[in-house]
Amino acid sequence: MSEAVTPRSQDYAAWYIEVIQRAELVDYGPVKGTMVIKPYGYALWENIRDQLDRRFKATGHQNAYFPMFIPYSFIQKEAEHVEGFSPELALVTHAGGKELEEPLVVRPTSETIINFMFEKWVKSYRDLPLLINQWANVVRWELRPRPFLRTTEFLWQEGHTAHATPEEAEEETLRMLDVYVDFVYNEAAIPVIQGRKSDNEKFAGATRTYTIEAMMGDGKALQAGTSHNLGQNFSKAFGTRFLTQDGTLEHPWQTSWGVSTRMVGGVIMTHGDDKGLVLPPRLAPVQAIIVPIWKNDTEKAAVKEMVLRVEQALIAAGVRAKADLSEQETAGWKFNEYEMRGVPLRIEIGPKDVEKQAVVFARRDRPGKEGKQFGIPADDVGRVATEWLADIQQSLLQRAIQFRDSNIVDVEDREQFAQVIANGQWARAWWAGTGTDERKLKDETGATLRCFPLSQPGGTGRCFLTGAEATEVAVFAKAY
RNA sequence: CGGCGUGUAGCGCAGCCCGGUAGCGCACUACGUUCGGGACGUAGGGGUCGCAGGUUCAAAUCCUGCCACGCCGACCA
Repeated sequence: MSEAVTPRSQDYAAWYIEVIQRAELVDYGPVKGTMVIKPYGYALWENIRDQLDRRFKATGHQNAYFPMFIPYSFIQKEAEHVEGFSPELALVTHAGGKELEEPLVVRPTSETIINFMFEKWVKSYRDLPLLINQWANVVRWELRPRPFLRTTEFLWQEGHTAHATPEEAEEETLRMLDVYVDFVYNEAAIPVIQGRKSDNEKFAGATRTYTIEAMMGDGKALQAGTSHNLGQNFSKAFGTRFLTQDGTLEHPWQTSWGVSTRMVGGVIMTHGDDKGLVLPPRLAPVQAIIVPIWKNDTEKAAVKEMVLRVEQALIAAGVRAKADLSEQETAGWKFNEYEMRGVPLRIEIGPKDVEKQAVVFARRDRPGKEGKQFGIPADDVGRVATEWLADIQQSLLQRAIQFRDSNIVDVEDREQFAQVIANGQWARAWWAGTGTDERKLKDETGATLRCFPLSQPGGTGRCFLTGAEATEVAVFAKAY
C-alpha cells in the first residue's frame, strides 16, 4: 500500500481493479467469479440498500424472503425464461448424501418460485395489487466475471408485483423505474438515460423491459437497474388466476424490478479519478475524516482534544465523521489514503489550528489547493460540513451530467456511428432495424442498443442503418 | 469454449535460458528519531517456489501431465 494507484486516465481497467482492492471494498473469493465484500464496501452497499428500501416502502411495498433453492421444473415453465437462463444456472444434484430426484436450481432470479407462491395467495381482485420486494443473493454462472459488475453470486433486491389490469402493471413498472431514477440522481449522483430495451436485450420472460443506463468514466454504458413488465407470462405459466369484480377469471399482470451490487461498481466508475475513489457524500460510509497533525506531546494533547471535540460536533450535526488518531502513519500518508478511499471531506487540525480555534477543510472532488479552505471556525464545523457535503453531492452530479451530455452524439449514418463508438462515446440515432441488425452492428462495432430513451424527439426519421422510416431514436454504446 | 499470458512471502516482482544455501521492494514486528501532502535508521519474523509424476548425486530451474487465475473474444444484473 505504498504507491499510488495506476491513474484512471492511464489504464481504466487496471485502475478499477486496483482501487477496489486498495480501498478495501472487495477481495476475491476462492471460487472463480466470487467476491468478498469487505466492511468498507459493504457499508457502501448498506447505504445504497437503505436508500432504496426506504423508497420501496414509501411506494407501498413490503419485504419478504423466498427460498434460494428452486425446483428445476419451475424454471422450465416459461419458455423464454428457461432459454435465457439455462446457460448460467447452478444446479444442486446431490444433497443429504444422495442424488436428488429432481435437481434444484440456485436462484438466478425468483420469478418462478414467487409465482408458485402467488398462485396460492391470489384468489380475488381484493388480493391485488400484491407488492413484494426481496433482498437476496442470486447466482448466475458467469464466464467472465468482474468484481461488482459481473460476479457469479451477487446481492440485489428484486421487486415482484401482481396487478388486476395491464395498465396497472405498466404503471408500476414505470413507477419503479422512476424510483431508481430518483435514487441514482439524488443519492448516487449518477445521471442516467432511462429507456426501453429492445427485444434482443429485454429480460428473458418479460413483455417489456425498462432500464436506466449510466455512462462510466471510460464512456462505457452500465445497465444500472431494470424494471420489467412481465405481462401474464408467469401467471399463465403458473396458473395464477383471480376472480374479477364482475366474476370472471383472469391471470394477473405482473412486474419485477431489480438493482444489484453492480450499483457499487457504477458509483466507483462514475465518480472516481486518478487518485482513486470519489464517493458521493450521501452514500459515503465516512463523510468526513479528521486528520490530526502534531510534532510533540504538548501539541499532541491539545490537537487530540480539539479533534475529538470537532468529531463530536460533526456527529451531533448528523455527519458521518471519523477521527484518525492512529500514530502509525504520518498526516501526509493519511491525506493520500483517504483520498484513495474517496472520503468526500477531510478536516485537518494541527497546532496552528488549535491556536486559532479553527480547522482546515479539503474537499475530495476538487484536488489540491483549490479544494482547500483554511480558518473555518471550530464552532461552525457542523454547519459548514453539512453545507460542503451538500455542495459536493451537487457538484458530482453536475459534473457527471456534463460528462454524459457531452459524450452522446447524434449520428446519421454508419460511418459516423462507427466513429463515435470507436471514440468511446454513445451514439444516438433513428432506428428501425431488426434484432439481426443489432447483432450485426455489435459484431462490427462492439456497440449494443442500450435503450430507446423515454424522452423522444417526436416525429419520424430515417434509420441510420437501414434507411427505413423510423419512429424512435435509440442509444447505442459499448457496455459492461 | 477459442486466442494470448501468468502461477516464487500478505502485495508487486527477480531468479529459470546455463540445475548446486530462495532473493529484492513494499507491507508486518520491536526500539529510537520524525510528523502542515505517501518519513528515516537499526534489529527482526514470515516461503510445501500452483499440483502430480519423471530425469539427476542434486530441480524454483530440465521433461511430461494436470489445475488455477488474468486479459482479449462468444453470453450476461
